[in-house]
Amino acid sequence: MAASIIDVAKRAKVSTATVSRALRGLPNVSEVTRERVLRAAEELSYAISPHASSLASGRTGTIGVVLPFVNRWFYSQVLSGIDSVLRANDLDLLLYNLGDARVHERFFARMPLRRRVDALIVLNLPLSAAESDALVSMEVPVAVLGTRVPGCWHVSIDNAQGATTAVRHLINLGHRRIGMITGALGDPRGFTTPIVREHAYRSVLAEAGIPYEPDLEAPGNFGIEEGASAMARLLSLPDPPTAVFAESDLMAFGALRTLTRMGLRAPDDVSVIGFDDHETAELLNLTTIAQPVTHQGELLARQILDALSGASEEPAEVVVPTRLVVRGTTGAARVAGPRTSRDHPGLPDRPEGAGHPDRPGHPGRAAEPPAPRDGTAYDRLPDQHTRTTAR
Amino acid sequence: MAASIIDVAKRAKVSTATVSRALRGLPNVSEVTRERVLRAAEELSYAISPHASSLASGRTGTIGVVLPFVNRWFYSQVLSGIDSVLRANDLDLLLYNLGDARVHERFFARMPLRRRVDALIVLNLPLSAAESDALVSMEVPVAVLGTRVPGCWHVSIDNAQGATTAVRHLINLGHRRIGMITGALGDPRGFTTPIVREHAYRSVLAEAGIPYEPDLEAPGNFGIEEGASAMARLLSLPDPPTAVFAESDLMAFGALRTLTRMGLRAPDDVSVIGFDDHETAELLNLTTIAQPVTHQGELLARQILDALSGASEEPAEVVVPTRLVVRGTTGAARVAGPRTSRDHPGLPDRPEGAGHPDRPGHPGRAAEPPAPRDGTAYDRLPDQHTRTTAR
DNA sequence: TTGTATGCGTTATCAA
DNA sequence: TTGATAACGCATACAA
Repeated sequence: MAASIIDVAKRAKVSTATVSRALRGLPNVSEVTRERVLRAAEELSYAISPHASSLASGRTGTIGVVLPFVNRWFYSQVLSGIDSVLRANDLDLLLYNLGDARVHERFFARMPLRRRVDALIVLNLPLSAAESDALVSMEVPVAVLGTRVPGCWHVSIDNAQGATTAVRHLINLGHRRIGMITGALGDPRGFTTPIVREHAYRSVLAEAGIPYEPDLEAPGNFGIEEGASAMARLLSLPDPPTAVFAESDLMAFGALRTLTRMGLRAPDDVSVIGFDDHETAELLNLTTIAQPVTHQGELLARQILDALSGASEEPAEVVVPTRLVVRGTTGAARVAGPRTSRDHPGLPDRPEGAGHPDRPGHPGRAAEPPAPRDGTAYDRLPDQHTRTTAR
Repeated sequence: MAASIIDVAKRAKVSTATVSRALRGLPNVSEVTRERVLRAAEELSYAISPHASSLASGRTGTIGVVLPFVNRWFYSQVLSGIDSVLRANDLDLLLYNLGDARVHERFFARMPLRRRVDALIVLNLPLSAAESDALVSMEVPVAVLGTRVPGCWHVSIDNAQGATTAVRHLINLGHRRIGMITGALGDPRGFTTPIVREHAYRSVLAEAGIPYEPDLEAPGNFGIEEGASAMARLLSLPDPPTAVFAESDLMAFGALRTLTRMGLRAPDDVSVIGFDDHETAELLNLTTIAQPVTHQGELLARQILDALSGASEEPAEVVVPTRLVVRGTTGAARVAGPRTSRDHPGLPDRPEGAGHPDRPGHPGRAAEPPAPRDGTAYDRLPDQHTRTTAR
């Protein structure tokens, strides 16, 4: 049997209360006593029982992370960011993968994390109103990535800006028939990201005087395979698009695969732009909208730390900027009648004229490979792009 | 304040003991009583306190997963496999990322998972002997991926076979100068995977009468960037290799990037074969040694379930097969004197003549893209490749 | 600065 | 089948 706090107390010839205080580094313990306790604990190789501790104190020292996938690049990256911050603060990470619909359902039916975690981090999960309420009713701080939930802390990118930049980039290259491979639009629950991006897509088209065509939107559900099918669908249209905006790199990868399989090439036949800047996007030379993924995880964890320490009363929300990364899969539209890319010179790729000009593109085949990107680029973006709004 | 078991007992007019039994579905409770208790719990929206429960029962209902990276494809994939079977058995997953050296050290100094988990799953972690001992001394079942640890359950691939197959594939294509981009060889601790693979590499070379050259081995540490540097180093040799075996797809990706940046192409200038069959390997047309990644996670979790249920007394070990997937980055060696690929016709790609012939390769540029692979292929491999050895 | 005593919410043992 | 009650191992208010 493992040694308990009583054994340590006996050996150090003090009370269990003193042992508890000494071991946790509380102030009101004399140095000699603390030393004695520490040594006794060491000699007995005493390990605290987290459960007894939690039961007595009410704190669990663990944070729940709820997400729809562990095995996708985006989520594992965010998870890594969360982990680094939590670990540095001696908090444990309880992982809850709700990918399976039945698991999702059961989770909200039984709330297994209730009383089990000090706080919750929820990643990009489509939640019904009732489900959001259930989370809030756990009475612990909740930080949500992607979706805005009343009463919860919040981190996200500016999806409207990112999507706008992507579509404008294509328009500036002279494209007029622009398809979009969307995420799960059909989901009636509150995962707003795809909706916001799709709305931006339509707005930019309208802004450029391009009529909207429902057929040019193909759902892809964020996966490689689904992206591939979506591209196949777009290419089978009577008048297929000359450029496609996929709202995730994974779907863009699938789209590129379809192109290859059909003997087509990007950007010669179809331009493709993704979203995320996945770790292999550079290898595939994919033009994309980059977002700071790990950083968002860190921010979420920091929000939780703030909430737990009582540093800030009200839940805050942070919006981090995206960035256009021009690589080799987008290029000038081929001749398509009298219009050229010069017809829309007035549209900047970014919504606002920020102080970080987009890097020059490599239309068509880039003569030289793109230079390696500086991983710290985000940090140097002007402040107005990282706005923190207390609510 | 949340309702406790006492509240439920009062409302159902029974003792707390009966509530406990009824809620856990134990047999010795009459149906009417159980109904009454269930309803009372429902009405109070009672949620059990996991900590109190653990404290009283000694079981925690959670499994610790210790790994060196969460954000790499391989580990997130394994994690996904673990999660699926754990979740199906109502076990929680406590994630411990020991990527940082300081975190690793602290972990073994303080053993924070002691008394906190019912079992442990350790993924591909370089462990010193003392560290392995520390894990075993936690007195809970431990399942280890990759490294064999006495007293622990064990899942791995046949690394010797996989590496042998890779190198033979290159030799069969006529290559004689074959480089290897290795993982962390310098690590003095017990992560044997890279060592086994490197040994296989040398053996196959010897077997083919090719002299060993230390310079042809470049360490890459399993990452894209390191793989890129390693390839650069190999190419800067006075007599660079015509083919390279990277022991992870990520390193192979980096190698391909270096080739592209230097204006070279695979397989025209250098053949490249990877290891893992990463999700984007197909997109990059990378020839590789596939291993069933998620499946290994599932196996680890099942071993833990077995151990916990007492189904099998002794720790078992499972070895799962690898599979050569020929794509477009490996091709016939260019003329190199009098030798041709026919000089070594007798070497099968696989060590043993199993019943699953390798698919035909596409030397040089494949005219048509490779057909999609069937994800279930592993299951159809002959049994002798999945051997379970009780120890 | 230290000790005493109580509570935390269950499970499990024993008796009824 | 059910109930009373003693662990489980620690934190903390209060007293000294």
